[in-house]
Amino acid sequence: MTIKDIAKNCSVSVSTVSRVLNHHPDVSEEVRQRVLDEVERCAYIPNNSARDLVKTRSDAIGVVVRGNGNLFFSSVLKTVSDEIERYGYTMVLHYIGSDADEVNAGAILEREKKLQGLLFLGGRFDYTPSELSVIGIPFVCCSYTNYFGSLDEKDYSSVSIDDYATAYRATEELIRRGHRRIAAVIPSRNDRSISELRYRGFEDALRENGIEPDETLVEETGGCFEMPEAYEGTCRLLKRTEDFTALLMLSDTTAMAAMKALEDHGKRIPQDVSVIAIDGLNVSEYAIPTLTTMIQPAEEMGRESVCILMNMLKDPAYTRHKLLDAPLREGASVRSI
Amino acid sequence: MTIKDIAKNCSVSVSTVSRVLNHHPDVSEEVRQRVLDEVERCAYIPNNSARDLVKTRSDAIGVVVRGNGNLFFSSVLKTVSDEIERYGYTMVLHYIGSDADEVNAGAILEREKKLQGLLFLGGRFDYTPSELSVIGIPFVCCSYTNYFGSLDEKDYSSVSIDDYATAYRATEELIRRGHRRIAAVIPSRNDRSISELRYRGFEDALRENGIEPDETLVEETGGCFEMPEAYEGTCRLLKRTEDFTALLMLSDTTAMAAMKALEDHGKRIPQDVSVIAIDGLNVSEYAIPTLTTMIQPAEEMGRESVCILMNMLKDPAYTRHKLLDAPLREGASVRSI
DNA sequence: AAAGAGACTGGAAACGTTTCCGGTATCGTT
DNA sequence: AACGATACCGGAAACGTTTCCAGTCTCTTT
Repeated sequence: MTIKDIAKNCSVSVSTVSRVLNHHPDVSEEVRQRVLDEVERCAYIPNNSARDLVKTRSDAIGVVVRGNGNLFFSSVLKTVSDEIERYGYTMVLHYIGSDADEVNAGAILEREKKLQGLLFLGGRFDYTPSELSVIGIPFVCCSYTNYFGSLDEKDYSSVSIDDYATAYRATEELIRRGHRRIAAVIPSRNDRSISELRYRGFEDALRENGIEPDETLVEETGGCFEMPEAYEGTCRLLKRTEDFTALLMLSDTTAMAAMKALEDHGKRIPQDVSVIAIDGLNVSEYAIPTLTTMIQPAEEMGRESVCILMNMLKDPAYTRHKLLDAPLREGASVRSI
Repeated sequence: MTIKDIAKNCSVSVSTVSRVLNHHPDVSEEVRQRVLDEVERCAYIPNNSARDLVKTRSDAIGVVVRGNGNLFFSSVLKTVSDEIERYGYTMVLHYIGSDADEVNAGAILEREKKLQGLLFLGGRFDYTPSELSVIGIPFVCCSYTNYFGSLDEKDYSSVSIDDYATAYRATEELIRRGHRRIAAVIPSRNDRSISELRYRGFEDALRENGIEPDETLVEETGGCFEMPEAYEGTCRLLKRTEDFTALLMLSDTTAMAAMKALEDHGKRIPQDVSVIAIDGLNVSEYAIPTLTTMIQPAEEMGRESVCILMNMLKDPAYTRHKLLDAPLREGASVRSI
């Protein structure tokens, strides 16, 4: 069942059928209706390969996800998938390991699949413009603050919360509750990682509230936001010092691991130690105690990312760096002292 | 940069280039090498659309995921994606809502994308053979026990844990620990749902250990494995009766919600109530207390599903229904009495 | 009434592959 | 020396669309 059959059955030309299928104006209402009816009747579905072939492009947009079990990304992934479909595109998904190069992965994906656009979901994003230039199509980075660069870069778009400010506010929340000895267990940070960004917010919040950061209260872990590492890191911290009343964690899952470590060391939450985190996963609402956390608006981030990408497809000059709010969700893991 | 350019540069015909690219035997070693070098030199990538067009099929396999925030599926999705790529196929992913018809979604996907095969990830699967017949390509259902049917159905393949037996064993574990008053909060079950299947395992385990199932100890919730529903359901249960020492939950996340509800009602776990679940998510290892649960081998399920699908593609008569073990992971949420 | 504009339509090339079919060259066999 | 088999290669059709171009028909304008 091809376009030719439809054409024959309607006694019109192939071109005409193609035109009604593509909503071209130059076709009479009568013919359009006849073709549409026939298409309906035959349950005809256009051959995408043929279409892509002549257009020399596919209607696919690639999504590169750093697949290190970060639960936050699974929730934005669903929205992203839905949105992409809603716009009539198809999604081709590619998971990469935590040490892979996403820009490269994206470039390969683009060449193989003739993508229209690319969307990066999480992961480090400290590329130089020349590294970025291997991507020849519009792309947006979701969950990445280009904070150390500048928000007026015109090469690409981004959507994320303000990682620095969010960590800053989380820390201030602890300070507001009377905490002065505040610890943090953080994934190893390089220059432009999310970890670094959030850590700076933490440090600055302390300083600007008259608290000198105490590096014995900071424990770095390997990996990136993995729970076992966070658990071990918290254990090391506790071994070194117990002289803190609050703990900042940079993600919900690592926070849950940290709470576990605290419990295992006989610390009660929040009586002995208050814990605050960043992410706002559903599951942490059911943690015991309920985790106090800064909510990353997952759906909104997914929706915005795709929306911006669509704008970029329409207008090659369009570019946007969007920062979303990450409001506090009060749980029971923080108390005032 | 097309196959013609390669051909010209090597002064061979287009057919010959195509042959070396497709590993056909009828080409001399000398020519093959020359072509391969040129391909390398030009970083030539074949046009997939053209290829698909003439082959009248794409190398894509569709994955339909029931996207109701079930964390278990996100973990198998990653493996599935990796495996599909490893076999040289591309994955086209489609999330559906919790009330959608996955077979229909799969059929549409197939027609639109000219898929080679289909993989269903979770969700109800109580279709009749005639409903199944709208899918014209091989497919495998991951995480679905065709228990009420039979394991020798030849229309499709499946991979899952034995839901009935797993729930049975979980219940027996509680009984072994001395529990006799065992409650359960379960998603609403229809005839052939996973919920029904696991519930039957629960009931039979009780009976066959001389405990008459007490329906006041069973609370049904709406939705499917959602945390808020599980929380509410547990609250309703507690309101009705507190006369139980153990609670079986059918997934890890709902178990965490239930533990939360128990805590909120002043019940300590496991001192007052033991909780056991089925899933084995990473995150529940860090629940407080650590959740005792039956581990669904997510990676293995993903790997097996894709592997079986590949076999089905090679041999149209191939079909397989595989049941995997779900071993107990002892946490701290169950105690002996 | 002729001309020009505008609405609609059909023919055909083009997109980049794969694959069938036929052809040539080489080689061993008789 | 003639023959068949084998190995290798090129030509060309085919896959199902889109789109450019040219053409016809109708209508308005002069």
